[in-house]
Amino acid sequence: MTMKRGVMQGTAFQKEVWRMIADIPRGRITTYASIAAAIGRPRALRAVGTAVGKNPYAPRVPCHRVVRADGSVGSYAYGVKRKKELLRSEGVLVDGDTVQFFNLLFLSAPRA
DNA sequence: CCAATGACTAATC
DNA sequence: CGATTAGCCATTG
Repeated sequence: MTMKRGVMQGTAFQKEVWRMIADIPRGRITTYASIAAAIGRPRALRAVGTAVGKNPYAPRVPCHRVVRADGSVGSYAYGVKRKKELLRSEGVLVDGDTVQFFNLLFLSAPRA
């Protein structure tokens, strides 16, 4: 997790979200709702989405591995096309706008 | 402070 | 399957 001018950017909430994303292994995925639950704010799933969209460290902090709960790819700051390319390059099967969940879903572990 | 705004979700039609 | 709707919440102007 890099910094800018020696200071970690973002609000406390955003940093928590980005920190969770940083732990998603290559080739695996999670959902906005899972992240929300993992940080103890299960109903803030929408706010999580907006926070993910402001991730300033993409793609190093792999926010492209965060997809919708229904399996659709979702959006991406640099274009959905790019998001799919990145996922496929990591071995994630993407059929149209939908990812193949089986054996791929990475559920963020709740923090202590 | 308040209203608007999203990389969302589940339900419903 | 797609479209619509209501609910949700941190952030922004």
